[in-house]
Amino acid sequence: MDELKEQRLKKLKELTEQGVNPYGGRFDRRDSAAACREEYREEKKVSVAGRLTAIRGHGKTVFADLRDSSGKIQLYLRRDTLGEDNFANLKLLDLGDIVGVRGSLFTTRKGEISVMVREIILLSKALQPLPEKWHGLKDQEIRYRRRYLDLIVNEEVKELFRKRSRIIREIRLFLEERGFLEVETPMMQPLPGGAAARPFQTFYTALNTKMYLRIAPELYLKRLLVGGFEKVFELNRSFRNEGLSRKHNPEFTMLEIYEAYGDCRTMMELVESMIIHLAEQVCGTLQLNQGDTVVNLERPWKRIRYRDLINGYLKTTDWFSNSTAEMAEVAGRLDLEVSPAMSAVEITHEIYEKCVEPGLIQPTFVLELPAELVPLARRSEGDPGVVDVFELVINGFELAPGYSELNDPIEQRRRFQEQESRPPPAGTEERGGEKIDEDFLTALETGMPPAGGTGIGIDRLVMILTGANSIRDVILFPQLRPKTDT
RNA sequence: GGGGGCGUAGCUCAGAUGGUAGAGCAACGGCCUUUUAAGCCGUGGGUCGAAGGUUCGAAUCCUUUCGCCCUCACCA
Repeated sequence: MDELKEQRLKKLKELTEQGVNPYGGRFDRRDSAAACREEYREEKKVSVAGRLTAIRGHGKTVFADLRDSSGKIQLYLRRDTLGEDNFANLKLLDLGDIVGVRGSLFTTRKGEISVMVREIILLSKALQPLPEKWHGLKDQEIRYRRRYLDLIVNEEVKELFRKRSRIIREIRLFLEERGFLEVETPMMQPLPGGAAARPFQTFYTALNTKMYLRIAPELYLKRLLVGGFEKVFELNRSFRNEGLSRKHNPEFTMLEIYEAYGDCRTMMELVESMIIHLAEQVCGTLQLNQGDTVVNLERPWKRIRYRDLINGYLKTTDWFSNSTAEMAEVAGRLDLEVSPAMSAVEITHEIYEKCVEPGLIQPTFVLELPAELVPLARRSEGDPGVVDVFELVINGFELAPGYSELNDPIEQRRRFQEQESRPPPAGTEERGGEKIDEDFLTALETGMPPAGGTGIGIDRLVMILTGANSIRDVILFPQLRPKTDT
């Protein structure tokens, strides 16, 4: 049935009978594959370890490729240097086995730096075959479900995740250099807040209470502003119990930053310089390819009011003086689904999200959103109908909202109540995100300094910086439907 | 949840109008002492995602179902 595995098990048995442990322990490797090539010296003694990814037999000689995390090095194994028995045992090795070798470097006739192997030690016998060496692994499902195979075979995937790691490291460096403190706040919360999304629920037996996985860390970070930490950030997972898509994974990495005494503009400046810094450090360019378009991160990024975007798109100057019925009619003509229950703000936002936002390819800060949409932000001085916020849009999707944070506890309570009284959208009976967090309000009553805050979807940021077109390509183990059978 | 596409050997893929499943790589046996997608000779390998139906006959047509991809909805 499973013929390939049977054959490998047979080899494993044979090795065991010869006294070879097919799952060896420590192997002191002094050299990486890359080091063998970069620090090449004829006859240099090396010891390297890694996975066999190609074996080319030539009678009394064998060439093999050994791959470690630094790259690939060719092995050259000869019967006259290994001895007859050891050489014969090479037949018991398979593609995918992990071995350690000792030998010395030389260059072949074709100019390939190789290890003349004197000793080869099996460190781990692979019982599963590797995907095809030339075409690699393309099957999306296997690539996501068995990411290790994807990583073994597709070098560019490995490189992308290295890049992700560097991006996250650079974010920490960037913020720490500017005096921000990294903190960790609860992922399990009695009340999920800071956003409007359906939460995941769990139960904490010891306290006999329902808990939620956080949908955002916001309300806890603000408590820290109250506590006197003036510049904080948290870079970690949040969870939302919503649908999967190219842009959504139920657990995703979010960076939230708060700066006391700042506002939405200080945050805009911070976000702009940080993303540019990341692109320079990690991509080495500000021109980022996204499929067939190019995102140009060069300053200055566009800043435009929500109102002006809408008016501009609809080629009018006074969209907001329309009645709700008139708005609904225009939206209908744009092929948008509008229900009679929708308010003017909701209809307008529908137009924004479906028609305007997707067209914002170059970095754009959208300013002054309607207050109803953002319950945790401060109202604008001149216009109480809008809040002092930005929404950074790149490549047609929202990357980072930022606010001048609301620090008025009385106003905050009113906004929470307003939000609570709105009927939840159909099919979302269990939300929990709309219960009022009294403990948070008490914190605000204690006095929170004015502050600027922002949240950046790190997965989406990585998508832009790597040109990936699905969030699944930037998450090592993206959520898929669990599979019970194989 | 709606719409569309896909699912054939371990991997990458062929399989017009229905006629009883193929290639390359991988595997196995043999030859080969500087190859590198090594080469040459030979061999094995399939519940054609699953179940049901139409038919003399189904990978192919129909229905149901599972999974993945795209898209819409939900997701401030």
